[in-house]
Amino acid sequence: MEEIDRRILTLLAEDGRMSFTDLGKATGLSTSAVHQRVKRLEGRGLIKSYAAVLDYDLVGLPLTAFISIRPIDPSQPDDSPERLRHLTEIESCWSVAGDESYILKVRVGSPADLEDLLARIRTAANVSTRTTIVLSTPYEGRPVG
Amino acid sequence: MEEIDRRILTLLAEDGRMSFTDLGKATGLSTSAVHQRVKRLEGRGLIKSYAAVLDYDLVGLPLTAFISIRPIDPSQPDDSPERLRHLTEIESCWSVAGDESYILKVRVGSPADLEDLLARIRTAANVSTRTTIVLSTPYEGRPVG
DNA sequence: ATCCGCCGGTCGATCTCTTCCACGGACCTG
DNA sequence: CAGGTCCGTGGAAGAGATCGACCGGCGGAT
Repeated sequence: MEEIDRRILTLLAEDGRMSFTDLGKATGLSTSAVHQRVKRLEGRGLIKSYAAVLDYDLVGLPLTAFISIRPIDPSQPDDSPERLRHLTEIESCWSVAGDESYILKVRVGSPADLEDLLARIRTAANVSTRTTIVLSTPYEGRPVG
Repeated sequence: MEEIDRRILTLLAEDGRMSFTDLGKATGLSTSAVHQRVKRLEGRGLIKSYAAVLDYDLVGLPLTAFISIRPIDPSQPDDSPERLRHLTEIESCWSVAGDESYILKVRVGSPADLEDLLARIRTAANVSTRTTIVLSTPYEGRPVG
């Protein structure tokens, strides 16, 4: 039961476009049964969405970096995520334990773009930054679960 | 031209299951034209795959962490990514500039699981580790581009 | 200038897949 | 046992994917 749902999640995490027919063959269920299960998983929120996975080198954003930020004035309310949300170069924002308060993951086209982005981050959120450049990506976004 | 391809990529990054019909309406092209373009984008590798986006809290892996690793013996060949590939808790592995050589992003169910995973990472790759716990995720995996 | 070939588009036919509905069995409960 | 719920199956209707035939613009070669 639960076992089948987990298998469906694994299959869809690897191929988000797999048809219900194929999911049925892979799980031993009828197309309709799989359809119901997937809709239920979507409704419960276990499946948040479906996305195409892009090659950012080929798309023209070959430079990835992690930017750790910490507030310059710790007495200010910490709403950095909202202050930074409009910067589309920021792919992800995690609140973390440790010396810094957030880690951002960004994709840009060039070092110059990164320099520009850093300036915008600092002014928008009033933070200091520490940047770690990604040299290569052995693997990324593998399905866990 | 190129403009339309970029728009298609943006749309599919947000909704990887959007139908060719809808993509056509959104771009002003016929279904077939969009179909051809998407197949070409897949063939060229700009679209690497499609994936379901899961809610890892609900899936039973509520604990996310970043683990920075550095080799204990710098004279050894550095094949950490391969040595760690079999650990399915590791979602991503980036080679980075800086004090550490790689950053890993991992998903586990509990602090005990994390402790166990750290031990396996250290022995598998002969590295020392520095772990940063994720407290919350304001946003993640937003489409850039 | 004309012809030719290529690229990228539309249109239409066909086949698959999605989606919905009716139905049936297992199980629990009063 | 009757009634309800949960999950499953099967089938029908419609929507979407896929493929081939055809067309027009554009650049290069004759």
